[in-house]
Amino acid sequence: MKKIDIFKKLRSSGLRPTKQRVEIAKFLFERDKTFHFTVESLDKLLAKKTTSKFALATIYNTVHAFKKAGHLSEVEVRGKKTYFDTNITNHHHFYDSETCELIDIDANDVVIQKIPKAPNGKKIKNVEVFINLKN
Amino acid sequence: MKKIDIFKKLRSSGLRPTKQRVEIAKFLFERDKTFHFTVESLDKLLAKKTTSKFALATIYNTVHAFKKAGHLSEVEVRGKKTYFDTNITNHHHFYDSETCELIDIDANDVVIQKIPKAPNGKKIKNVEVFINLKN
DNA sequence: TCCTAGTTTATAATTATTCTAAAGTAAAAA
DNA sequence: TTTTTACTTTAGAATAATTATAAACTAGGA
Repeated sequence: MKKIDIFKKLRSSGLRPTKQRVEIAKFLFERDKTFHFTVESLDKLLAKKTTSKFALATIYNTVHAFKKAGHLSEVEVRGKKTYFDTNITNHHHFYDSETCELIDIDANDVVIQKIPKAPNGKKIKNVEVFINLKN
Repeated sequence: MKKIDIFKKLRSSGLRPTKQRVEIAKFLFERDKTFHFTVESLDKLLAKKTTSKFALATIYNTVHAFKKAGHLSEVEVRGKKTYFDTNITNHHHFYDSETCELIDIDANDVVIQKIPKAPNGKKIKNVEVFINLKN
C-alpha cells in the first residue's frame, strides 16, 4: 500500500493524515499477511523499526481511531491486554497460550451447522470461534 | 448443595474449608442455575447477602483457588474484567454487550461441522463459540 | 494444648489503559 | 500567504483491575 493510499484511507475515515498516523498506518498496513498486535508490542516494534518517537497515548489514540474507522479489528482474547488484527474481514482465531500468539482462521474454514437462536428480542451480531491450542 | 458437600468439595480439591471459602462456596454453588460473575459483582453480592466481611484479596484468592480446583471456569470476554462461570462443563456463551451479561449455551446446541486442523505440532485444547448479541 | 503451614487481611505495588492540559500542527478561512 | 481554528501529540497524572506483601489469624495434626 502506497503512501498516497494511506492518505486516502485516513482521509476517507475522517482522520487527518498526521505524521504519526501515517507512520503507524504504513507500519500496520503495508504488509502482505495480517498482523496481530497489542499496543505494547506495537510500541516496541515502532521504536525498533522507525526513527520517529511516539507517545504511548498516541499509539492508543491512533489504534483506536483506526479501529473506529474500521481499519483494525479488536480480537476476543482473555487476558489483560487487548489484541488488534489488521484483518478486518469476518474470521476466527487460533490462540496459542504458550506463546500468546493469535493465528487467523479464514471464515470459510469454519462451518457451523447449528447455533441457538438469540434470546428474547435480541439479535445475533456475530459469532466468534476461538480455538485454544496446546502442545 | 449441603454444607457437608461443600466441605467435601473443598477437601477433595486440597482446599482447607475456612470460614470464607465455605461462605463463598455456599453462595456460588448452592443454586440451581449456573451463575456468572466478576470479582466485583461477587464482592457486592457477598456484602449484601452475607453477614461476613471479605477482603477483596480473599475473593480473588478464593475464586482463583476454585478455578484451579476446577469448580469454576473463566469465560472468554473481551474487556477489563474477568468473568467466571459456575458451569464447568464444556459449553458456549451469548454475550449481551448492552447489559454486559453472559448467557450459557449448552454444548449440544452448537454443532460445528468443520474446523481447520491445528498448526504445526500443536493440538486443539478446546473450541469456544462466542455469540455477540445486539438489540 | 501447641505448633505449623496455610489463610485472611489491609495496604502497597503493578499493569493496562484513559484522562488532562499544554504545546504543536493540519488545513480551512481570510 | 498568513491567520485562525480545530484537531493531535505529548508527558505525565489518574484510574481500575489485579497481584504482591507482610503481619495477624486459624485449621488441624502432633
